Amino acid sequence: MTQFSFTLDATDGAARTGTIHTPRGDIKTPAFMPVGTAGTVKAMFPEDVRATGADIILGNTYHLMLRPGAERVASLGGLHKFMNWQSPILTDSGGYQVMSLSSLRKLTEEGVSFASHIDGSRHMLTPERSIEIQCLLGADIQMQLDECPAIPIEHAKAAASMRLSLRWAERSKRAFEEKSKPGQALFGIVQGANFEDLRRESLSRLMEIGFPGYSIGGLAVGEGRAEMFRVLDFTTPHMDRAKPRYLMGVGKPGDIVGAVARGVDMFDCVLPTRAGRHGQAWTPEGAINITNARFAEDGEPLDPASSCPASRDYSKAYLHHLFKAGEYLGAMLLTWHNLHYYQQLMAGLRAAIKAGRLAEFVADFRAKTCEETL
RNA sequence: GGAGGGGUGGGAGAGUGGCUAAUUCCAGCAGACUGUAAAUCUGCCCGCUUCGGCGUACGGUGGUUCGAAUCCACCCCCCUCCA
Repeated sequence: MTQFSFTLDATDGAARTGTIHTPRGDIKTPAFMPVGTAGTVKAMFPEDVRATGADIILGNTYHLMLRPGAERVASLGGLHKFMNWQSPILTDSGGYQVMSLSSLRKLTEEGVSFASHIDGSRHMLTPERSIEIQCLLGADIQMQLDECPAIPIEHAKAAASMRLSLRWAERSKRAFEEKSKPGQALFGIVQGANFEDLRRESLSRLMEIGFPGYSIGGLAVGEGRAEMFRVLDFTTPHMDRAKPRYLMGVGKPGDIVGAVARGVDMFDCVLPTRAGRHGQAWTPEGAINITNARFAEDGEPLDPASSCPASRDYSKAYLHHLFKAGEYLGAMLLTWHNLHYYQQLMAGLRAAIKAGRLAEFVADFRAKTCEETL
C-alpha cells in the first residue's frame, strides 16, 4: 500500500511544486482543495469537481459529526463511498468552528463543547474525539483539533491559545497513532496570530512532536493581506522543506498567488463555491458580480477559451438572468466556473514554478487582475 | 340611476391630527463573503445636496386647525351589488 509521502519536484525562489502521494491518489502541489463541509461541494456533482482539476477536497468533522453522524458514515462504508468521491479527502478538525461558532461553544483544557447550530444539543469535541471521527470518516489527511482565534488578539491571549493548541497537537497525535490506518496522515497546525515569536515557538514545538505535514492556521481572520503575507514571511522559511505546508482557509486568488510565492503548498477556501452561489465570478481579468446590470445584455461567455463548459457555453446575460430569477442553475454554473478558474490558476502556478518563471507569472497575474500579491 | 367599498412613493400594502419623506415585502441599484450556522448578509432606493440639510409629496381643488396622508365640502377615477 502506498504510504503518505511528499516529493518536491522543483522550486523557484521560495515557491515549490511537488506531489503528495496517498493511497487514494496523488495531489499535485501547489494544490487548491474545494471545500465540501457537509459531505458535498455545494451545488456540484463530485465528478464535475474532479474534472475541474481538483485532486482532493475537504470535509468537516463538526458538521458531519452532527449530521449524519460519524458512526453512521462509517457503517455506510466511509465518507468517500458515502459521497461518491474516491480521491483523497482532508478533514478539518472542528477547530475553525471554535471561532466561527464562538457564541455556541465553551472552551476548556479538555476540549470544546458545542451547542449544535442545528438543534441546540450539546456535543463534546476533544482532540481524541476529533481524531476518532476523522478516522471513522476515513479522511486521508486529518487535522489536529486547534483553537483558531481571530486577529487582532493580545499577545498573552494568543500565546495561551497557541500553547493550548500545542497540547492538543500532542494529544491528537497519540490518538491518531492509535486509531488511524496506514497511509493516512495527521497535520499539526501552527498558531500564534501575527506574533513572530509565537509562530516560531509553535512551529518548533510541532516539529519536535513530528508530523507528515504542517498547516498554518489562524490567518485570513481579519488581519488583511499584507499582514498575512508578513506572517508567512517569518513562518514558511523555518518550516520543514520536506513536508507539505498547508495554509488553511486561504483564499482569494491574489492571496494564493502571494502565498505560493512564499512557499505554501496547499490551500482551501469556501470562496469559489460560496461566492459562486452569491453571484461572484473570477475571471482572468479579476472578479465580477454577474448580477450587475451591465451584464444583462452581454452575450459573451465568462471565458470563451476555457475547457470548462460553465465558463465557455453560457453567456453572461444568461447567467445574469439565472441569478436575477433565483434559479439554482446559476449557482451551479458559477460554482463550477470558479472552481475551474481556481484549478487553472494552480496549474499555471505549478507550471511556472517548474519552468522557473514564477516571477513573470505573478507579474502577469497582477497586471491582469490589478491584485496586490506582494 | 341607486347602495356600498376604495384611490398612499416602480408594484403590493401599512398608517386615521403632530413621534411621517411616510412600517413592511417585492422589484430595482451596488457592495461584502477567506480551515461554510451563508442559494447569505449589508447599504441605497422622490428631486437637489457642501450629506448638515433644502424642496416637493399620500387622486384633484378648496376648507377646518398652531399643525392634515389622516377631519370637512365638492369634483374626478376604480371595484362590488341592485336596477
